[in-house]
Amino acid sequence: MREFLFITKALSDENRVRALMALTDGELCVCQIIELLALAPSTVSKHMAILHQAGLVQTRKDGRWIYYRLAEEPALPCARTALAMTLECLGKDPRIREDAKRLKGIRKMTRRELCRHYKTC
Amino acid sequence: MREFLFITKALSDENRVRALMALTDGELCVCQIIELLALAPSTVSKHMAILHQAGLVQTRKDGRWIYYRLAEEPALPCARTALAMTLECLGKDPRIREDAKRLKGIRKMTRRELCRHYKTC
DNA sequence: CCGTCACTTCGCCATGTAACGAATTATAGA
DNA sequence: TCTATAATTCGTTACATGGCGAAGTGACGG
Repeated sequence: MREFLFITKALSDENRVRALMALTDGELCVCQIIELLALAPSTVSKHMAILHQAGLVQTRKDGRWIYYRLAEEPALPCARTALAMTLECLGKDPRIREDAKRLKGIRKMTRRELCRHYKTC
Repeated sequence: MREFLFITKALSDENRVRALMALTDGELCVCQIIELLALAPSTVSKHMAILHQAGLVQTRKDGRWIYYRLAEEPALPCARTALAMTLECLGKDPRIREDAKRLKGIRKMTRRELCRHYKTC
């Protein structure tokens, strides 16, 4: 029950769902997600921590950068089902499609460009 | 997205999830759910309205009594998936099992006994 | 080392939500 | 018609959550 509620709570915020869906095309570093969602770094960090706690995403550290990706072989069987449901329900969502489009541009930006960008805006 | 968030928000509260799972063995009237959850009628009513708005449950009116049941052939395709996920994740949950046990007794009580009971407690 | 930088944690504020009791609605029965 | 009752709606209160900026952490580059 506890794990189930972690997952449903994690999925009950639009920005977290957008961040999660953004990972379907591959891992992203925090600064890319910040750029996508246009939120403060601290806010995005908190959202990602909640997704991580729910077992929906995993992290990889590369120097100063932290990359998030969808949890493959999730620890909780429930997390796998929840991910599948989210994909199924939101694959065609206009907002998610728009994010996917913008992400193509964001992925082309260098990490340095990104981080400089969100600090000046 | 809107519909997806209605569903995940509806499933992100323990009492709502318990109420939903209680319906897997068949419809229940509000007073039976009140007895199960041991919450005020107004609170339970609100919870059931949220589940209804999410498309997870349907209602049937019989005189003064209103019965809730799981949504069969849910309007939203997403609701079907969410119900399946909930069933799968929580079928063996101790709390849900305990509720199912108590429900057997509650189903045997007459509606009059129930309503008298929750008003005096 | 020392500064810079990517990210997280902390502290705060505004808003949202779950809980209750009281008032309201609608139906059955006297 | 009038009362009792099953459920909902309304109003209020306490707590949870999302947002931000400031401070802290850890890693690279001078």
